[in-house]
Amino acid sequence: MELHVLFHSVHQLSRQIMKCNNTVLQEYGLYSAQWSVLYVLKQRGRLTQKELSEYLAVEAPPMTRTIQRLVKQGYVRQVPGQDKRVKFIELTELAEREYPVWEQAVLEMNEKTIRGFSKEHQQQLQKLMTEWLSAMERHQGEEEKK
Amino acid sequence: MELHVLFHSVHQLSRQIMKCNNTVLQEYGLYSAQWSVLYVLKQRGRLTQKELSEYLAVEAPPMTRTIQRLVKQGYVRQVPGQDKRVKFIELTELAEREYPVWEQAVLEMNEKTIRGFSKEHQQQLQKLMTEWLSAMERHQGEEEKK
DNA sequence: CTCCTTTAGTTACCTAGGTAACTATTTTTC
DNA sequence: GAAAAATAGTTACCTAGGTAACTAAAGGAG
Repeated sequence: MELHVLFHSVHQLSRQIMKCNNTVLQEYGLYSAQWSVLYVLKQRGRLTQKELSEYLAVEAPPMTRTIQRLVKQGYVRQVPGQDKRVKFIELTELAEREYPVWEQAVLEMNEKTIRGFSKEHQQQLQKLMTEWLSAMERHQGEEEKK
Repeated sequence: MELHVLFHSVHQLSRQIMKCNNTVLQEYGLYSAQWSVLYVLKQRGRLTQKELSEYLAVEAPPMTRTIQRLVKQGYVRQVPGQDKRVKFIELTELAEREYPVWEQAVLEMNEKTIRGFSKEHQQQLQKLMTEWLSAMERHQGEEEKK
């Protein structure tokens, strides 16, 4: 089993997916990282930046940048919390209004991205990746204990 | 089936793998993109930049940058071809000498990265990803025909 | 032979994500 | 209660990869 090949396939798949997403999102002046934030906020409602970056498994600095750009575009608001360190992030009315259009476009693109790859195989793939990811996490946890 | 989740898993896996690779490579002043070039050159021998970027499925500009850095570090040489547009890339003696050490370190890290994820599942995963990638490629080909 | 098109590589500029070092607020500890 | 440690977020700087626009060399069509 050539691990190089396996790693390369994962990497390439990741880039292809992001590329597809970006081509559809650019029509609306958005990029994939921004979309993922908007998507999470729509599902979960108002979250702190910490919660957002944990949920999306991204470090704090990139999250700060993505949010700042969304603020500049008027799609997101930073609300200071009682604890003056935290900032709650929420969608603006503008974003709520535009969201359905974005979602529609993204869903269509997702359809294209996955076309020719059966539902059954999608599920198998999902299961395998989840398993691998949790194995890695388990591992990192053990490393940190030392 | 939530495609968002599937895409997110691929993306996260890709980042985790690169992170692992970088932590081991940084001891030798290398980064994952550079390593992948060195690896291909070791396997295939002298290649043009075009061939390299096609093989690694990366656009020409990032490849130019990665190679320029490797040249600066003295690990790679650009040899002009008969066709004066092309540049052949080959490992230097220095790189050939260091290669086994790098390889050893990378192999150990790969071991760690995959630990807890069975050989059988690795194969299943590889098969599924290859299938998906080729479905995407098939698609893109059709799009371009239009 | 000349002009047009294609091709290999580079440059400039963009997003995505990472680490290290920092500020400003809690929380903990003594 | 004051000093120390932890936490949320930001800033600066790095790699990885993408597109668009460019240069220079090769090929083709007339």
